[in-house]
Amino acid sequence: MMEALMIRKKRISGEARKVQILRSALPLFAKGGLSGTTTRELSNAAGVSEALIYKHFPSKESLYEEIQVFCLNKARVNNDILLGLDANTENLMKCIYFAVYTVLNQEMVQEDMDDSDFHRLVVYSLLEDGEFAFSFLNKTCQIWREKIEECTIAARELGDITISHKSTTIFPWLVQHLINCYAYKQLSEKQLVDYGISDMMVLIDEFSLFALRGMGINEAAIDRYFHPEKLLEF
Amino acid sequence: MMEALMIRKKRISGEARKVQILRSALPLFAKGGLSGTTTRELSNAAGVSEALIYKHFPSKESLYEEIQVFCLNKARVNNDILLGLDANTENLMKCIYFAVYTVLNQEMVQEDMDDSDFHRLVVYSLLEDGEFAFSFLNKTCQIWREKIEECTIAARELGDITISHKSTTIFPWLVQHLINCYAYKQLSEKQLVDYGISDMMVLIDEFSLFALRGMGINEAAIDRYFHPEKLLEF
DNA sequence: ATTATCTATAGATCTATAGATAATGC
DNA sequence: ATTATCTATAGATCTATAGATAATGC
Repeated sequence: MMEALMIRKKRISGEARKVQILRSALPLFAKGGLSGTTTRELSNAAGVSEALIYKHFPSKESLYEEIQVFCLNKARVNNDILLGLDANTENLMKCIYFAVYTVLNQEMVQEDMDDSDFHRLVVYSLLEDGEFAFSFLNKTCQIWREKIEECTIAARELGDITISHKSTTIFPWLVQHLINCYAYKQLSEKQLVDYGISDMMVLIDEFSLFALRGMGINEAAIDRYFHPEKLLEF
Repeated sequence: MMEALMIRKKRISGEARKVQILRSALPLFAKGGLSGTTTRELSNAAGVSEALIYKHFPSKESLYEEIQVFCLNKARVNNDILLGLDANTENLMKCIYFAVYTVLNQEMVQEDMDDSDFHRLVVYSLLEDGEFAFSFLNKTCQIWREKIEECTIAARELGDITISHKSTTIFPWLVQHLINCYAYKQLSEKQLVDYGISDMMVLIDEFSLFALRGMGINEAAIDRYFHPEKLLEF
């Protein structure tokens, strides 16, 4: 009955507490943005006093900014896998299919962190100065984009793309637009889009095929290489 | 010298004042969202006291909501033009080219209103409950989407699309994703994307061609109908 | 002794309202 | 008389800090 009074504050090291505050603040800022999150909410979520937060961060805004840095460091990147891929048509399909699959399937990139929190922070950044969005998109996608461009050029040399292109740089961006916009439209509770396709694997295929055809890949090449079950093997 | 003291308050009718408050509040909410905009900022922008705002709106939030309704009513829709189009391949291209052109070219849809304010309010809505985003996207795009679907089916019957589709509903959404994501990435000052194409008309062509090819339009049909200078004639 | 943590609170700001005042229209 | 508008302010909340207290590690 008197237990509540007997609970003593749990002390952990400064560094551990700082990380814990960052972790618990992340979903709050992801939900409400900088102005939509109060220091009281932050302290409640962390289970500490508001004062303690200010021992670790000079201001609410600096905590917000440190969370962005934290996210940049946490964002898992599959650059190693990508860099090992030869430039050819099948690997172009792998790059695109994998990206579509990862985002549409809402695969938890981090054990402990909802992927949509990353997206929400990026979208808030788009409404602010865009610096975090820029860093995040480059960190997570630049190698991917370069590989797609490389593979696109290779695909043309292989005869799998016969149309002319004004620029190959544009394609990875267009594919990213497709995928990102899917993610952004999933951020609210409201179901905004009805694609008319209920099977997620079919939807992933359709996104991927749209992207590949958009880039000018021949139907012959699609028949030859577009085998979803193989495209996730790396 | 004493002029400031002699300035008397300008009275206008209640309804006119209400609309003026809505108009002046819109860019503020577009910039900062609900929580990032204060009643003081709203009253300063409108040139009235904070109290007057509360004569017209019971709360800051209700003003925010009325702005969303205001935007729904203001959003110009080209449904009349669209409804008059026959279902065929060339009109499919017109629908897509026009949508790409309008957004990428940042054409002022409203004389007095920056288009990006609409986009910002939609994006804020995506981070909230999505209700406004849903209403806005449906109001401005539903007829367009239906026409694209209609034209896609016609294009297949005309032999301009030969590949098989799991669903035609998905395509207008994918095209919209492309276009919207372009707009969203333009919201901040930061230049987030470099498409490698400096000429805006070329960029519009490339977006459109990507979309058309993604839908499975044959190269023959593209050669036949994709003439940008004609695609904007309605 | 040092470090982590809290309580208490200052000072600013924010939302909203009460009540006064002045312009308008009959 | 009615309507539009303002000034002044209440009351809540928010950010941030000062200073006290308790746990830890030497």
